[in-house]
Amino acid sequence: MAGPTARDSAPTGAQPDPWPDLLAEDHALLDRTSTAERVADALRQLIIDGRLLPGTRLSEQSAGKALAVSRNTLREAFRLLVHERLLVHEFHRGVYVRVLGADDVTDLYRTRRLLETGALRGSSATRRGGLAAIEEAVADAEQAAADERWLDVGTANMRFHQAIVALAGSPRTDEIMRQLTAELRLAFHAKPEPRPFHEPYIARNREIATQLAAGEVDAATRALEAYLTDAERQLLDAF
Amino acid sequence: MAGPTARDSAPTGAQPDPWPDLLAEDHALLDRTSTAERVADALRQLIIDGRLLPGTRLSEQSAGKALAVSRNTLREAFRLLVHERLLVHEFHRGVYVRVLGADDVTDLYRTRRLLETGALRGSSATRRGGLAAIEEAVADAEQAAADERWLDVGTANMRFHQAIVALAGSPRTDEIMRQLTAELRLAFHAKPEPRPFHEPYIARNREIATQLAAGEVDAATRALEAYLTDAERQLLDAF
DNA sequence: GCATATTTGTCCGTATGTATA
DNA sequence: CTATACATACGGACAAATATG
Repeated sequence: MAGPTARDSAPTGAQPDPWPDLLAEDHALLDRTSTAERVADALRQLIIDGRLLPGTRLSEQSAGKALAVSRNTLREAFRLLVHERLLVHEFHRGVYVRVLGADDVTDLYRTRRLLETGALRGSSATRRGGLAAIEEAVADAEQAAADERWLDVGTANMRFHQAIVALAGSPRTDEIMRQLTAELRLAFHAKPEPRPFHEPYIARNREIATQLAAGEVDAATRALEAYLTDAERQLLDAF
Repeated sequence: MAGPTARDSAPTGAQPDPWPDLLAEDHALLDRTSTAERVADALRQLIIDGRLLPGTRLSEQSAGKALAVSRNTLREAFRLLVHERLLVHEFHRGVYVRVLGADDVTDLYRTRRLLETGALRGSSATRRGGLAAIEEAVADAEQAAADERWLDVGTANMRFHQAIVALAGSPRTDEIMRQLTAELRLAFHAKPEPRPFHEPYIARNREIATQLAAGEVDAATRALEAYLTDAERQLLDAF
C-alpha cells in the first residue's frame, strides 16, 4: 500500500540528498491533494473561525470567484462540507452555513457524553502520553485566560476534550470528535459573547486533569459528566 | 428554522385534501434530491451488498456510462463515499472500493465498543420502544437462520447492534453507527463464508436481549463486551 | 398572478498533468 | 523513452427551479 516512490538511483556524487523525506507521506506540500479538498479546508476554517456566520448563503458564482475555482470544483467541496454538517443544501436554492437548533445542541452533547465518558472509562490509568496532551490543553487555556484571549480559551477547551477522547486510542473516534467540535462552533458563533461561555470551565478542566493524573478515573468521569450537563444547559439557555 | 412551507390557504371547497402531508417533510419522493445523492445511494448499496468487492476500481468513464450520469455528477457522488470511507481516492489514479486492513478492523471494534456499551449504560431501563426494536432484530436473525439465509442473518445481526446504539436516543450517534456498520461490511465481503461469521452470535444476541428485557443492564453490557471481543478476534484471524 | 432575471442542476468539450504498458 | 489511457480542472451550454419586480 501507499507506494513509497522509491528513489534508489541516487545521483552518483558524494553529496548527500539535500531534500529530506518530504515525499513518501501525505503532506499538503506541492498540492499532492485535490483542489476540491483544499477549497473545503479553506471554507471549513472560515466557518470554524466564525468569519462565515451561520445562515450565510454561499452562492456558487461569488464563492467560486472569491476562491478562484470553477463551479464544478466548488460543488465537490460543498458536498464534503454538507456531509460534515457544516453546510446545509437546499435543493435548487443553494448552500448555507448551518444554523443549529436547540435539538442539535442537545444531540451534540448527548453524543459527546457518550464518547468522552466512554473514553475515560476505557482508559484505565493507561496511556501516559495522552495525559500529557490533556495537561497541555489545560495549561494553554489558563494562559489564554490570563491574556484575556477568550476565543483562544475556547479553542484550548476544545483541545482538552479532544485529548480526552484521544485516550480511547481510536483514529475513527478522534475524527468523529473533530467533526462534533467543528459543528459545536456553530453554536458558539451564534452567540457573540465568548467569555462567559468559556471562562467558567477552565478551573473545571484543571480539576479533571488533576484527578486523571492521580488515577481517580471515576471521580474524573463524574466531574466530566457534570461539566457537560452544565455547558449544555448554558448553551440551551441562549435560545 | 427549516422553513415549514406553510400552506395556510386551503382550497375553498368542502372536499378534503386528497394529498396528505407528503410535503413538509424530507421525502425522497419525486426526486426532491440531487442525482449525485441518488448515485451515491446506489453505489453505497452495491458496496454493502457485496456486488462491488473491496479493491474494485471505479473509473469515471465506465461508472458514468453504467449509471448514465456525467463525470461531474459522478465525482460529487465519489466525494461523498470517500468521506464515508467506503471508497478510497488515490490522486490521479482514481477511486477504489476500500480494502480494510487489520488495523481498520481493530479500530472499528474499538469504536463500536465505545458506542454500544455506552448506549447500554446510559439507557438505564428506559425507552421501552427501543427494546422492541432489539427484540425484533433478534427474532429476524433467528428466522433467517432457520431458513439458512446466512446473509440475512448478518443483516439482522447488524440491525440488532444498530438498535442497541439507538437506545442512546441520538440521531447523530445513529448515523455514526450506520457508517461503521457499512464499513464493517467491507470486512465481511473480504471473506466469502457468511455462515460461520454470523451464526454463532444469534444465541448471544438472544441472551443480551433477554437480559435487557429483565433490566439486567450490567450483565448485558458484560455480555456485549465479550461478544465484541470474540467477533473482532474472529475477523482478525481471517487475516 | 405574471413576466423576467437570477441561480442552481446537469451535461459536454477540452486542455493539462499524471500514471502505466 | 514513448505512447496511451485516464484523472484533473476549467469553461460553456441549456433546462429547470427559484427569486424578483
